Amino acid sequence: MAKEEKLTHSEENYLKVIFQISGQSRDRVSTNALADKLCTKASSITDMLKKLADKKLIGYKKYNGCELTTKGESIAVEIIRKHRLWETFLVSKLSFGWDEVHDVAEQLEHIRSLKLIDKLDQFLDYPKFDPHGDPIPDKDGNITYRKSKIRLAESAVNTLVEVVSVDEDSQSLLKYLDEIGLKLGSGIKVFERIPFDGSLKIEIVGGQKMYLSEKVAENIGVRFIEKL
Amino acid sequence: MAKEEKLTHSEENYLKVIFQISGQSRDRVSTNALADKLCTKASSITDMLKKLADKKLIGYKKYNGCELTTKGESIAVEIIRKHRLWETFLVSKLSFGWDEVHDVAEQLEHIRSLKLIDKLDQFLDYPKFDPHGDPIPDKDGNITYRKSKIRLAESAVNTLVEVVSVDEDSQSLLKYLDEIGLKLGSGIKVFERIPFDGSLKIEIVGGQKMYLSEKVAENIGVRFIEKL
DNA sequence: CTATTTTTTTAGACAAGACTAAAATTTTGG
DNA sequence: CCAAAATTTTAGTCTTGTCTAAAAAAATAG
Ligand SMILES: [Mn+2]
Ligand SMILES: [Mn+2]
Ligand SMILES: [Mn+2]
Ligand SMILES: [Mn+2]
Repeated sequence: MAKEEKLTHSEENYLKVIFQISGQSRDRVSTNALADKLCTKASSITDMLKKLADKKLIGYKKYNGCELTTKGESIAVEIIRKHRLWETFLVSKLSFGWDEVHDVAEQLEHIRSLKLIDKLDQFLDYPKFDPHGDPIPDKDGNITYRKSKIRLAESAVNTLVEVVSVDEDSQSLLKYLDEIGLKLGSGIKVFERIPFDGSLKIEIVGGQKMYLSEKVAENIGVRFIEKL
Repeated sequence: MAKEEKLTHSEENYLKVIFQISGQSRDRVSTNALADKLCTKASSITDMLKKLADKKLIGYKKYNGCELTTKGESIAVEIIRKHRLWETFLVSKLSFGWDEVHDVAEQLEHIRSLKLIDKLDQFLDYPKFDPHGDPIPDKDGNITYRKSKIRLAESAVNTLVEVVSVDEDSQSLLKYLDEIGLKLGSGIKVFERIPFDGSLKIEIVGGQKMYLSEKVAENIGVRFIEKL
């Protein structure tokens, strides 16, 4: 085995964010994109990219962004696994709301222990998805993405869809969804798309009929169930 | 309310260790004692003591050690509460051994969340002692010390005592105690103290008769039950 | 009570991770 | 294609927490 890499919290965060920005297509990630997401200045990003490149965790070419190496990616996935398992723990064992867990998980994801995460996984009975519907990587780093997920904002009118994920970045969105009774697993009937602002006339199955702004609809992942 | 103090992990560790070294009698703590326990150089300690004194978390006088202020003490106790609750979680929910939890708890004790620790406390059903028999401070920072605890090394011969705590600092001690079947709550019959090396001839009630070195006996806390 | 030893502090340095300002490179629009 | 704009990098600074070496103060021993 190679020597034990001990990364700082900061380095771990960079790897995680590079992974997230590069998406499933594994695109190269630009300096500015990282600066935005990490709330730091571009110059700080450049410094860190050099450091990560020295450690062979990313590929980096001046003025051309970066991409994770195999090693960097496996560390990123490990952090994401920890983050999502902790979120699941907080919601299902400590009864946190889904809007309250992300910030705490940002801290917990950096706890280093050979044993802890696998025990936690077992304790939670090997959950496949976190409280926001995002897939939890398994012990070997495999991520099972939902095949047919689309944004609610893009679903056709006169269809029934099921909510499979919500973007976790905004606490106020999550609170709003709580208020209107929209959860993972909710059925949503999409009746009409208002041309003026792209908002949707919908019915939450078993709940209310209402309008959802396009912005909200862009932050909800759904899968098609049937035509109405 | 005063402004939210955000301390670094390092600052929190210093406060915790000052609290631990100063003991129940709240003695002043010397620079070298801190350096030993924190595995840093005395010069680093001096630097940090100045910083903590500036923040009114300790009283510090040159060449005369330090002591916690009320504010510093309440932060120290909070860290210790978190540490011991996490250790309890690891043992009672994730089935860690008592020798495996301290290092992980050293990390977990720094997780900042208004809600997390109280939820965890509730989830664990408000435990009074951690896996090593140390008292867990309550939400308000009150610590209920066991009144009549003594070191096994100091107990009289021909007595029956009960194990109420073990020093957690050495993982190898804890493993050894596992091996010989000595747990919290075990009864111990103390038969004889060997003058040559201070070792004790004992019987673990329900277990084996054996000799314990003085060093081991110094690391076990017991309470007197009865004369034999 | 003074000389030696021990403890503690000061001074100066360094690495990590951030920032600002300025320079270099790439991209874009006419 | 070229000038202006946007992006990225470099250079230099700062803070935190650590270190070593040297100086200062306190404790100890004869
Ligand atoms: Mn999250
Ligand atoms: Mn999540
Ligand atoms: Mn511990
Ligand atoms: Mn303990």
